[in-house]
Amino acid sequence: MTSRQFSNKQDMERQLPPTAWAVLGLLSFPGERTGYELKKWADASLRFFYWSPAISQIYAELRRLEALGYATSRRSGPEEPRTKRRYAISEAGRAALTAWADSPEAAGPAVLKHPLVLRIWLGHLAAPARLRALVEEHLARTEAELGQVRAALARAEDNAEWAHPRIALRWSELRELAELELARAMLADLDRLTPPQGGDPADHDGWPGPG
Amino acid sequence: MTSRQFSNKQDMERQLPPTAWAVLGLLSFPGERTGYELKKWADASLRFFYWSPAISQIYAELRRLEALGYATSRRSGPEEPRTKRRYAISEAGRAALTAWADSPEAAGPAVLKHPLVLRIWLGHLAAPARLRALVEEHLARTEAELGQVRAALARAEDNAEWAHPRIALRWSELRELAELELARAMLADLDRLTPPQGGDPADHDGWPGPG
DNA sequence: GTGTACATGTAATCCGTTACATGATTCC
DNA sequence: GGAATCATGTAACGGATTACATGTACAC
Repeated sequence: MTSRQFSNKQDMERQLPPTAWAVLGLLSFPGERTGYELKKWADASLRFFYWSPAISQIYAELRRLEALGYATSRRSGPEEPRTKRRYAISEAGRAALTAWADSPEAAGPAVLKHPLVLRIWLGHLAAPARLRALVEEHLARTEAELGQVRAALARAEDNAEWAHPRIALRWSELRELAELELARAMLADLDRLTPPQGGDPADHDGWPGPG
Repeated sequence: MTSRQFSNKQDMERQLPPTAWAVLGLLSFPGERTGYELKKWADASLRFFYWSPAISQIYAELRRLEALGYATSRRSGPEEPRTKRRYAISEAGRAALTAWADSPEAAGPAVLKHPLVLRIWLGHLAAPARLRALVEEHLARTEAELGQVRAALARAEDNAEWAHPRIALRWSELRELAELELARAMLADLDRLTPPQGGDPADHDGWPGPG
């Protein structure tokens, strides 16, 4: 059982990856949850400021957390394989999570991997119209994400228990807004470099060529 | 040689990870470079909008690129182990990179992992003064990064060859500025939640307690 | 002659994903 | 009874890091 990837308890305790704390954090809010529910919640909210692990990893983290005594699980009904398993944080888990959350160590630097900007950075190899189209797609996606953040914010109940998650979501909302601004400014920079030919900016590839 | 992690050429060509394109992209600008130089360059500029791979990974990517025929290398002087090796992009490499950069596929969604916001999200477990201190540290780090972006921008020569990297850096500059705004807004949200006690906001931990 | 930056590389290990397998529950 | 969604899990693999090993060049 417990898959051989975690050799022993001492090794695990040394320092858990942020993902483990994030999953334990999900569990720290009231209620018992299944891995599946945790994944949906991460998709709907955690991912806007941190990241949403693959479902298989959530299950792996839950097993690790349980092996460490930081979480407990129980099956609803018969103890059979592949039946629903609900997890809850344990006292030890809450203590460990609190120690982590309240530790004086600075939060690490944010990691940003922005494939769009990577493509723009190599823009000398692409057609200007292509670059503009990529930015437009990014604008559309960002607007959709903004809608999702606002939906999450609307769902977050207005009581003290959820005050901090609301601040994180509010930060995410402002971030999506800033992302839109950034993309628009980049579009303007691109236009300044190679002014778009007359006509609908999306319906042609006309362009002098790279050589 | 070429370490067993890359089994054969077909496997590799299927689709290179973005990191490989980023390294090849570094090579696409004029000049021959060593892995070490690439790492410094990535630290000084790529990392602000994408990410800076570990030096050992840069060497691994360079070996893969060479195995694919996308890059060539030569040793300056004697062909001995651990002497300087300079890489250059090949014609095939430039063609492959161009095909990637100019492809109609949308750039993937940006990945953001923001440990600070993760800690704030779990703020119900920490002392308010702790959270404020975390945000202050983030502000200081962000200001330092802004300076580094501006330094990179100042170094980027003002000629057509570097126009797109300049746009990427300009985007990064605006992003750092937005990051400062976001952090300040979060600080205001935190203050609204638990108004800071009188006195210098940095010199006490006084706080009613979690229970 | 010592420390620092330059420079390359290997080994071990972990993080995380995709693909796959399996089965329960719900709704039409 | 069939489809969609809920739900859990394994296997294989690749991406990426850290720690370590090794050596050169140069400034003080």
